[in-house]
Formats: sequence, C-alpha cells, structure tokens
Amino acid sequence: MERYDIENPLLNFRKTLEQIIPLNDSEWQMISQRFNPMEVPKRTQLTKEGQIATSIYFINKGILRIFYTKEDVEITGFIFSEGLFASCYESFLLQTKSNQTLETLEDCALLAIDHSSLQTLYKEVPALHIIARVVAEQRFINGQRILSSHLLDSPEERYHQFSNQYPGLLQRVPQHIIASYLGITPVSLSRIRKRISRK
Amino acid sequence: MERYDIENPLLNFRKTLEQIIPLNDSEWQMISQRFNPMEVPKRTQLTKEGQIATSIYFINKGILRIFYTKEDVEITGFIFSEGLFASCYESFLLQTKSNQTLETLEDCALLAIDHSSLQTLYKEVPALHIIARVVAEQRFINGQRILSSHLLDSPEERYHQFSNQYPGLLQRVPQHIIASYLGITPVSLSRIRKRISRK
DNA sequence: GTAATTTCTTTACAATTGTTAATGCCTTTT
DNA sequence: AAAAGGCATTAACAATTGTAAAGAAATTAC
Repeated sequence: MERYDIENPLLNFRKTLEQIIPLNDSEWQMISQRFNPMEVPKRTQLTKEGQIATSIYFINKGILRIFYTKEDVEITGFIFSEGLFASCYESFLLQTKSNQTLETLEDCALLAIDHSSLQTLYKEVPALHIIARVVAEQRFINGQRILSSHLLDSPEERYHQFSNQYPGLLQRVPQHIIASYLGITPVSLSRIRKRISRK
Repeated sequence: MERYDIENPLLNFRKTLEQIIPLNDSEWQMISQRFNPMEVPKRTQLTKEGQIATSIYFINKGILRIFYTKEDVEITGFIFSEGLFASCYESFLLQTKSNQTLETLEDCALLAIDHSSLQTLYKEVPALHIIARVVAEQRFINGQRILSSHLLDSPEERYHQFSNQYPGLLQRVPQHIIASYLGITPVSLSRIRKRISRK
C-alpha cells in the first residue's frame, strides 16, 4: 500500500496495470492520455447519493470512502487507499443513480476517467478488458472477504482483523467511520476497544 | 430466474451469454465444446473446503450454495439459482485452497468448465474476457448489495427483502440455511418469523 | 409403515449491542 | 485566547440476539 511513489503518479499507475498484463508503449500512451490527473481536497464528494457516477478514480495518494445514508446517519461501505480504483462502482457500471456517496478522507491525488472515455479506451486498447476483468474480480474477492467476516466473526474479531490488516488506516481514519464500516455504532466500538485494552 | 428452458441447456446458456455480447457461430462452437454438461444429485459437494476449485458451473437447473465452516457449524455465504455461474470464485480465480464448500441443494443440471480450459478458451475467444468481466462485475454488485444490507438493515428487514426478492428460494431452501445466509441463527429466524406472522 | 434423522419451534437465561444522554478531549474557527 | 464544533468515552437502560436444551413436526431411510 505504501509502495507507491507519490511523486510519479503515472509511473505508479502503469506499474499497477502492468502487474495484471504488460502494456506496449502505444497502449500505454492511449491509456495515459485518457486518465486525467486531479488534486482533490479532504472531504470532497466526488459522487453524491442520487447522482450517476461519472468517473472512476485511481488513487495515487490519499484515502476515500463510500458511505450510505440511513436516517441521516452516514454508514461507511468501503475505504479505499493508494493503488486502488475508487468509485461508486455499481452506479458507474450500470450508469444508474448511486445509493452511495464517494468522499475523500484526505487531500488526494487521483487519476480520473469518465464512463464514455473508458468505453472508447476499451476499443482502442482491447487488453483493457483483461485489466477491467481482473480489477472486477479483485473487487469481488475483496467484497466477499468482508461479507464473510460479517457472517463468521463477531464485531470484536472484525475490529481485530481490521487493525491487523490496515494498521495505517487505524491512524488515518476517524473511529466512528471505522465503526460503521465494521457494522457497529461508535459507542460499541469504544466498548470493544476498552475490552481489548484490558487484556 | 424461471425463464430458462430446462430441456435446452445449451440454448439457455447461449442466451445468457448473448445478453452480454453477441457471439458468432464459430465463437459459440468453441465455447460450447469446452463446457461439459453434467447431472449432479442433491447434496453433492463440487468443491470442498481446503481444496482448489477446479471448475465453475453454469446452472441450467437446480440450486447450489457455498458455505463456510466455523466450529463445525455450516454458514451459508451465497445461494445460486438457475442462470448463474456457481463456484468458489476466489479459489477458482486465484487457484488457491478454498475456505468454502460448493454444494448442490437439489438435483442439478450444470455446464462445467475447468480452469485450464477456460484459459485456453480466453485465447480462442477474446470476447470471453468481456463476458468474464461482466460476470465478475455482476457478482461484485450482488455481493455489495448483500453487504450493504448487513450494514444498513436489521435481520428482520433482511429476511423481508429476501422473501420478497427470492420467494421461490423460501420454498426450496431449508430455513436454517437461509438463517445463516442472513447472518443469524435458526432460532432467531424462527423468532422473526413468529413476530412477522403476528402482524 | 415404522423407525430414525433432520429440521423447526419454543423456552429460559446470558451476553452483546443499540439508544440516549452526559462528560471530557481535541481540533478548528474566529 | 476564547468559543465552537466534532469526536471519543462512559453510563444506564431497553431491545435483540446467541446459547443450550427440550419437544414437536416433517423428511428420509429402511
């Protein structure tokens, strides 16, 4: 996660893609031309609930989250960090209204591509279908692991796994956001942390 | 879900694929040659925990589930019905040991393809990358909807949604399996059903 | 058709979480 | 520097779920 050289955004991006499949210079040229670098301040909402997700964002620096709103409470569905593609994925793929908001949690350096540009790029660079397939598969695997943790583990176990797996996020993300991501209230997370600290 | 004509397994399969992208006869020939029809009795385990998933299975008839085992209790992660690809997907994609078991819940008619045949088929029919991408995306979307339901809804609401969305499964799947799929115990589901019936 | 097994329901009790509200801490604003 | 706002902690209580065990109902097996 920390292996990304923040100073060379396009280099990082190419490295990430080439972990999936090698790209020749012509392919890389077409890809890099269609992704737009952007700097976004903390707490910016890139896609809002009720809107259609225009773009997906490769993360060079920073973290983002998606959250749902239920009775004016924000419930975090996922936290994205460096090297991932952040998006309201369902909305982007289906081009339908999103039921989630995509928000930066820190100042971010991103590479953005909108939906129609991506469709064009698929035609220009067929290998991108493979990359997109693998990215979709990886996101599925990720989602399934989280879901299985909700089925198999207690909130306390889930917190344990989270802090082992993403020790960095524990520092960078407010606890009430982590709590909702784990499927519990901030109060309950605080109790769990107290319980653990007594051991 | 019930729109599949059970008597024409290959026809159903082609229809499903062509909802994603049209296939010419040569492509279809290569695809259909590599998928093997098989009939499997109820309660057969196609992939077992600890093994590597050799194949994925298109479902012409019947239902299957994946389940995890925790302290000798089986916890259902997903229920597959007609028209879907059933698999221990993570294990199949990564060719690593599965932490879940794939099991038929009824006598099933399936079309199977193993991992190496699929890799060959990707080369023979590049359009399959698109199909695989869309299948992965759909499975991700599905998984994310389930996860969001765990974050946002109570078990009772989850049961409601399940019975509205899959009224057929309510009849065909034992309740203790549905309970674990919803993330609760059979006892708790029984209480929820009683609570609902009083309304 | 009867026995055996599995599944579902019910009960009582323990444990955990949600809810609400109050307090203290920390960061940000002005 | 003071004020304001957001965040984390703690407490008390209500509600829900998990656990364990027993009995009823339904399926499966012989």
